[in-house]
Amino acid sequence: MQPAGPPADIPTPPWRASKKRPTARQPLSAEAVLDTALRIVDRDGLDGISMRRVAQELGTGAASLYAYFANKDELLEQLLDRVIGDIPLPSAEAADWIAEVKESCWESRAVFVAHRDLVKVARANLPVGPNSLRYTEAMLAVLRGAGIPDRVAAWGMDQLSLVIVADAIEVSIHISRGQQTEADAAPWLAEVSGYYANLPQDRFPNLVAMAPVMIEGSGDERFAFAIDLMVDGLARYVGSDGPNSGQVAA
Amino acid sequence: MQPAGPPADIPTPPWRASKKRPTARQPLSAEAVLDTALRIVDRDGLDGISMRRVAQELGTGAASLYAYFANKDELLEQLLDRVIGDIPLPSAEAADWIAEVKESCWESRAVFVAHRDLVKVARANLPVGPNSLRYTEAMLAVLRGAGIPDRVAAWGMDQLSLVIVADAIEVSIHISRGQQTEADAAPWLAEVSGYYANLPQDRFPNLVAMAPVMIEGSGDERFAFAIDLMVDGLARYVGSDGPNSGQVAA
DNA sequence: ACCTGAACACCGTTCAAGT
DNA sequence: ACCTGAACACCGTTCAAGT
Repeated sequence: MQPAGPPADIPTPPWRASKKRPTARQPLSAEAVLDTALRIVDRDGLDGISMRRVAQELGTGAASLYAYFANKDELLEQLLDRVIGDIPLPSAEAADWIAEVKESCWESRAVFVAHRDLVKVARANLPVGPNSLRYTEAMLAVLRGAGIPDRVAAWGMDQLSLVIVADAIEVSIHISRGQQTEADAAPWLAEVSGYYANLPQDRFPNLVAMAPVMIEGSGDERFAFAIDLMVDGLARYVGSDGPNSGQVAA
Repeated sequence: MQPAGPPADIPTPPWRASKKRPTARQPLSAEAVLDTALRIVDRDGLDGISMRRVAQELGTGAASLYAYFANKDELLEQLLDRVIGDIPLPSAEAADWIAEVKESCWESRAVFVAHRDLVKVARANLPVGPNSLRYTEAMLAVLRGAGIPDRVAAWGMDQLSLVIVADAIEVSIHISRGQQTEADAAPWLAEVSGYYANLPQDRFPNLVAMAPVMIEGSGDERFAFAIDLMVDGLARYVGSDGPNSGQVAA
């Protein structure tokens, strides 16, 4: 009697293989859903992700996802927190706390940029996800350890993440515009600069004069400028007793 | 013989009036489309706007809008520029340029917040719309007039608008969450603070200790902190020769 | 008890067919 | 030449009906 299926050494016929999903069917779980969602975001960006598409790649229907996530927003929020888990934690033991904070800003930006425009879902300022909490704790340890007043530490962290997220979004927009490298972006920037240069001189004297400067500087240089501005500003609060009481040295 | 329509002093029957659109049908134009779109955004927010809905309120089909706008994104971009036209231009003749710049930041925020979450569509940093150009020109005049180097002026404006937009988005999120006033937001904030306070003390010593501070400060206080940090930071570049060459006084 | 197919109420955009 | 109804290819979310 023949066995029901073909022996193991005979290749599965292609029309049979094509019906199988590439990965063995794992039982559905929040973890598995996030894995799949992240794969889609990395491949197609935020516009490419939908509840239906995630479900399809898991071999089920969109409705099944609602057992694990209240809605699409919650799924994306948890996905972002997962990615935040890839950011190395800054150390409060670092010799130079200013360098440590700046370094962490660069690392955060790198992690966000590595996942297309997922960072666009970053919204509210108060961290809630487990990885966001861990990161916040570590950064607060550095800032408080440096002698920055609590209120300045809290508000300053807020501003720092705001700048990082905004910058990462901008980079991700350039990337999805097909401008992976600085060189790719050059033609578009030159066009904008030319547009400024040809504005009516009498009504736009400053824009005309600054046409070349407006597009100057790589993304990295601009990010460095912003981070330095912020962190150096925060450093001036060391040992003071807060943002509104003790006047910061002028 | 009776005239075809009723005399002017007899009210139009309700079933006839109800068939009329509330406003007289104006021929379609980019202007008219933007008027309608802004009305919808102000009423229902960004989630409430769609090409179909805008068209419907204009008494036509969605396809007709594509004669004036390449797509929805372009429509929203022009809509934002229109709103930016409501921001008063800062004056380069002001006695205290620092106060003038800060004042303009507050005015910008107010205009954005007045239109729900429309500000969410603000993206790229280089201004292109006519009103964005006018505003940029005026702000550059102030910064250059104050003696800030061109490159710092360009990058600084960038950062300033980034902070304003991010803050306005946050305020708009609070508002759409039904927290119009600071008092409305209080219960939610207290909940988050309580969550921080109950985190495991050994792994989150700083968050636990700072639980009350994390939610401290009104939106206005936090915005003031951010703007002061930025503008005061920029002021330190007055008379220097740029961000990366002449070292800023420490 | 858990899962899901099918339905509901929408989308942005295109284009053939009308005036 | 201009405009638009209808179609295309999607959405997020719900829920009745199945196992």
